[in-house]
Amino acid sequence: MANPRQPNIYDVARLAKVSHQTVSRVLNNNPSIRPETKSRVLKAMESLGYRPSLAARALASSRSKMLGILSSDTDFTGPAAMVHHMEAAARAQGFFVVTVGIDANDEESVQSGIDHLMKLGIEGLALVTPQLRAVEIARAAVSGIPVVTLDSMYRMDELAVSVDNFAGGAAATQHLIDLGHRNIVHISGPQGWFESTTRAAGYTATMLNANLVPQVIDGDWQIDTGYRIGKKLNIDSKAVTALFIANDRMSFGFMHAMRERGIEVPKRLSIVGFDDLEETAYTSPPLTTLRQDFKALGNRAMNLLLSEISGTATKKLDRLVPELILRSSTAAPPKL
Amino acid sequence: MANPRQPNIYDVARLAKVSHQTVSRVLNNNPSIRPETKSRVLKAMESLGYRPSLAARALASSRSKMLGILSSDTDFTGPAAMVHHMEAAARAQGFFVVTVGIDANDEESVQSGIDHLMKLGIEGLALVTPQLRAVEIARAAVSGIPVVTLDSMYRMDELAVSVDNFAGGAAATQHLIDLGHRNIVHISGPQGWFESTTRAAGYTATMLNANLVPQVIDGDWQIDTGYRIGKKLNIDSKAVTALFIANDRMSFGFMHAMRERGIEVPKRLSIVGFDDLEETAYTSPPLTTLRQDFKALGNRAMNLLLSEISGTATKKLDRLVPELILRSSTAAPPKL
DNA sequence: GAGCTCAATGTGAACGCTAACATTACTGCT
DNA sequence: AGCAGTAATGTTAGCGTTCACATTGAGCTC
Repeated sequence: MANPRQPNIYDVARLAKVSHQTVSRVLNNNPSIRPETKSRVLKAMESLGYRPSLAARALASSRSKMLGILSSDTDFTGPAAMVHHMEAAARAQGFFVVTVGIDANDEESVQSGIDHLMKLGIEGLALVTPQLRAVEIARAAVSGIPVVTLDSMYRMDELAVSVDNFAGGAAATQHLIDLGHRNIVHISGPQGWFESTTRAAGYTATMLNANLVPQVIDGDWQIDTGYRIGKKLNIDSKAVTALFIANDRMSFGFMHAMRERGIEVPKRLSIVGFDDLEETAYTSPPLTTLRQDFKALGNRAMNLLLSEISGTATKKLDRLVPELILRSSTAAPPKL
Repeated sequence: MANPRQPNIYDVARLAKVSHQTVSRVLNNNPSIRPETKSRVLKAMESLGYRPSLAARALASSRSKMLGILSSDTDFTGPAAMVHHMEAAARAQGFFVVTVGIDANDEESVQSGIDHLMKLGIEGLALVTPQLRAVEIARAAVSGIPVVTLDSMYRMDELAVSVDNFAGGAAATQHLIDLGHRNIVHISGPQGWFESTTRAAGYTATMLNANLVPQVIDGDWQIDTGYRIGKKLNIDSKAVTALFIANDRMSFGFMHAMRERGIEVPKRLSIVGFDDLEETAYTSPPLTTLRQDFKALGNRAMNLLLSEISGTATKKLDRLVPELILRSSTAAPPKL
């Protein structure tokens, strides 16, 4: 059979006995089209198996219907879930999402990821890169389109969605204080991450507020780091009876070290994590932690971005409060 | 200042004193262009800050440089890692990847995901949907472009990359047999998944080969299911001394149940998982498991797809053998 | 019933590129 | 010197839309 060229609006127009522009209007839901005409056009499209060409539309209208996501650490559950839900929210509004995974510690990588997306002519960009430096580079490299930041720094004039990490850090710490702990250590995330510094700030503020002395050990989110810190930490009930660890994965490593050293959690030591990964309910013992709602984060970020693109935006910032999930890794401190 | 319209090839051509077609040739690395001319054109592009329009190129050449990934369970580490590495491999060759997350159990969702991608004019598609049914629907809905399947069924005439799950299941089982176990139970993945049936087949074949009786309990990958099975399983050393559990997450849940019941692993019961998630090395006890190399899977799948698109494909199938990682959840069976 | 308005539809150009073919200017060969 | 052959570049048309503006015709006003 002859090469079945994809039908275009002219083919549809001919069949429906209207002009190509009328077809275009139907395509774009232009209100000034008679219902009867519209249905005739739709029928013609149907019978030809017509599919609009996104490329042509993008060229003519200079609106690509493309959005970009720049994401580091895409393999982790949290970012992956956010990206996933952002995509779904975008698709529901007819947008396409191109996700680019980068190494946020490598400026070159950030820059080339952005370049790649800009070539595409994206209409909006979401940054799932909690490293402050990466966000800076990305914001600088992009111009002319709205950018939303997830879980990273924000200024009042930029779109951003995040968990209220300060409130989370404070809640974790207050919970331990309420149980009677006085010597509470915090294992933080890596420097240069918004989430690290904000959680640590919530911890510190709460400690000081209770006239207690904050003690922070630098971590880096890695499970192995939690383990190593756990192996060498001086556990003396005068020195420390409880820890607030900045994420669940470090907590897994830390608790594994405690098991190896025969230190009982929570009898001897209480632990609070952060994230509420699925595995967190099944550790030994199940971990008390702060739950982040990644689905809500992703949805809200995307809606913020889309409303900015369409010019209907009403606000710039959105913050979600994490929820304290009580399990069995926390208890009153051991008697002296 | 006047609206700084994006420069196009004509602007570049004028500045470089050549025709627009020469500019186009430079853009496409056409060999028949004099080096001197080429560098003059490149300089002009540079000084104008020229960026080629992908939409225009796609329209004129009907090659979109777009690839689609249809992915279910995007939140899990394995699929997320595969998608991530596929994207990187595609980008290295100048392609853009649009990932669509779907609910693979909902035909409607699969279909609409495919439709979304087809609108885009993708040049190739990757299916990260291990549910056999979803793969079927997707393959049927797509025509005219190459499709690669990851970790799912394959026929000899279709592109597919997967872990050799049969070999993995066999290795896990043989390891337990070698330790002296006779009563080995398998907890499988859900029905309708390629990985489930193939791992179970490897287990069954190995058991029969050793004149042992296979016993399979249906699972569904969920951590909670592992826990519930662990809670109610009749642990009698005559009935069972070892389990091969089809993935690590169910193993986490299962081992948690064992701890609650005071059943010692591996003294009383040996366990082998599958996946080697990062947490797997930090469970109590650390889990013996089969490692899947998601990065290699993603890379190979993408390269297979790209070579098929460019017409340089030499093979259709690629299979990777998983590696047995020995940790401390396996030991000789208890003495009778 | 002339003139006006507005709703519905039509016309031609433009978007920025590539494809196909056309032209030019060398080179080397006889 | 004349001509073929080829390397380098130019010219024109077309990809499938939307945009800006033009046209048509029905309904209303006085």
